[in-house]
Amino acid sequence: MPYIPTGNLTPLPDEHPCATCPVRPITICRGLDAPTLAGMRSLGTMQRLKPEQSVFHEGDPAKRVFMVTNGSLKLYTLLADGRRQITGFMFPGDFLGVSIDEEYAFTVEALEDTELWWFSREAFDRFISEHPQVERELYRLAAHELAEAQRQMVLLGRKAAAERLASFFLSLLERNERASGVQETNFDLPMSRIDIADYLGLTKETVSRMLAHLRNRGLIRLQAQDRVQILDRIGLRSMAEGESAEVGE
Amino acid sequence: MPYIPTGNLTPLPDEHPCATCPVRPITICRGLDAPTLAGMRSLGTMQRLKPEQSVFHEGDPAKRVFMVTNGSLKLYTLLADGRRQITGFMFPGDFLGVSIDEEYAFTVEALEDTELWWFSREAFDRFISEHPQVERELYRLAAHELAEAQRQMVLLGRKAAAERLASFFLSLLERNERASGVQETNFDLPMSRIDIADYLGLTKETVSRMLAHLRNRGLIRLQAQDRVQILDRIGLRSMAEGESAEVGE
DNA sequence: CGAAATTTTGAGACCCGTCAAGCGGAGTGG
DNA sequence: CCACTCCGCTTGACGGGTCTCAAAATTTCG
Repeated sequence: MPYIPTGNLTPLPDEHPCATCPVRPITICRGLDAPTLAGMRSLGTMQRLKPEQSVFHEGDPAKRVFMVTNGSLKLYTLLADGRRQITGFMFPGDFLGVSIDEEYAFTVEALEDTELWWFSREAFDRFISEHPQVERELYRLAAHELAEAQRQMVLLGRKAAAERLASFFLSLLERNERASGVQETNFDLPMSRIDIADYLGLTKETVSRMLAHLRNRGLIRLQAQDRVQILDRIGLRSMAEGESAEVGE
Repeated sequence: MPYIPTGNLTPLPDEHPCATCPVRPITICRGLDAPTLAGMRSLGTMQRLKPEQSVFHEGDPAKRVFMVTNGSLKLYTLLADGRRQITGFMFPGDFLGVSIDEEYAFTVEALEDTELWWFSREAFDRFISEHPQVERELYRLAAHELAEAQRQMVLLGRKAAAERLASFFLSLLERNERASGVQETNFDLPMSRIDIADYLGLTKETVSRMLAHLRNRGLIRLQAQDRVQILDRIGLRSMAEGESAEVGE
């Protein structure tokens, strides 16, 4: 059997209806304003998740809309042979909607103890029609999501392994800073090495090696297995953008 | 200088303002209904482009909204050293908007003789407020774009070279079929091999080799340098999804 | 028809995937 | 408190798919 460049295969569920379903789900992150959030919450239902518990699976009918209030989740798609691509992570404040009734195109699964609110498509539509400005906000958020997706395409298509990990760390750091509003030097890694690998299009072994590489260059430090400290933000940035290729090994 | 896994470097423009601009542009494709299109067109200005002529560059202020009526274009982002990732192609009927005044996060360039309509952000906003249903349509279209971006992430992160090319061909074929409304077996390739490579995260040489591979397997035929005929759609599909790994060499 | 550009083909190198073993922290039981 | 197990992470050796470099073949276009 020929080489398939994508280790760490995920065990497939007994049956999963992937293939050519016309997909419409959309992830929307970071940005609904406080009154909007409060209004939505009053219509919703709170749900707590344990690690590895899933919110829905690829192929499920897309009937609900979600908002994360605590914890974190991963979104992923599986290929027929178990190869997995994580297309995004969700954190508190992130929003996951769908535009029309279709099927979810990915699975969403909690990384840790997580709290989210869901509401039905109908309740959501009703809310929208009572809050017309929300439609525009949704569009704005979707645009932001799309810009992020484009950055990820650049990462997956054109960056070397070390550059991918550096980019990933910077985006986690900056996300934390946007959330807290202050400069940070540390952040948590709620996801496993395999999750990081499946997000960056690598294997867990390569992630581990690149972690060592960044550490040896003095760019980062691991305060714990799942907590990163940035030692040289400038250096990490130039590695992320591929500019440190010149610097002597 | 160490290995950078991404050949065919693009000559960089003398200066280009990339880096950490907060981006918001959004591509929206395939779907505004006829009256909407007509209404938009009445407010817009037609523009003709020659091959390689660009509509705007990464970093330009995002003041306009575009709609393609003829021809095709590519959207791409450059890294500092000239590595390029094409994040999408645009065809007639496709729409390129931005949600708020920011900078474009990518460059858009014509592949062939192309005709498009543009209008100012203000005119677009005015149009939106006169056609409230458009906002929802935009959101729906954005969701569709995002789903496509997620599929591309799976392709870039987890598919082998032959699978990428097979997936690409199928998506071009299906796009043609959606546009024409009938089953097709042929389609044009308005983009160069380098463009295909930069879209699929490969090099032009690998694209060429995989082309030969698909041809040798009897899956496709090249009617011309830039026109593909599908000989075995089922086989191409299973190659795209990575299922033909089992089949004998 | 000839020059330039693009595409294809070939040979060799390399990053990263694969496979396997070793390490270390967390939880459990004695 | 320590031995033991489990499981995720790290490290090492090796091979392979794809990149790089180069040249031939083909197409484009004046």
